[in-house]
Amino acid sequence: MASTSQPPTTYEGNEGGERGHHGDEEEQQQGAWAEAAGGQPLVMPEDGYQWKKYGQKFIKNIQKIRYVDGSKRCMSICRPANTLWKILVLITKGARRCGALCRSYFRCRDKRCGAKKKVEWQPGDPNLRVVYDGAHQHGSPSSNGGGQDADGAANRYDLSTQYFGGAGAPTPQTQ
DNA sequence: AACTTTTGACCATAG
DNA sequence: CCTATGGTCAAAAGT
Repeated sequence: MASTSQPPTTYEGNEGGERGHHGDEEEQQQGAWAEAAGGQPLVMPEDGYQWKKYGQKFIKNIQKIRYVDGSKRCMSICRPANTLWKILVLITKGARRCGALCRSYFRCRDKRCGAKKKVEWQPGDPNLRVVYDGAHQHGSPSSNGGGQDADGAANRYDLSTQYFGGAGAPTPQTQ
């Protein structure tokens, strides 16, 4: 496990950038999610550091998808690695929408830095749950006037795009 | 051409 | 022992 003596920090930040500990966790607000999806796309809360996405996973609500030995498996759907599942309702890319819970894995751009970040968001939560693992070793982020980074193309992770896939398909969930 | 991002597949661990 | 989930790496595509 993490050799660092630093426990994982869980932050709940809004797309706006305001960081505050509210304490809401099991709150399912479809209205809020719909708003964020139809109005404001979910974006990664800038922490001032640069992160590189190295993985993504969809969890929960995956029971709707089944696997067929021989079919294509995507990590976005499930993880039938060694297990041969049966795909009855495999929507390839569309399956992504099946996942009610999405988890993205980010790693610090600096290899020297062992800082990792995990972003998890739910369909009923407009805010993202960011879990920080480890700590940075390069001092200050872009907030400093020394090594500021003009990251224009970087940090453009469209969480909403991943969840919706851009297919524009409606959310088949009445819950 | 380079870098970044995205998706797929594999591995490891836990229950 | 088998199954499921979590996590990571690699390759490909896009900009």
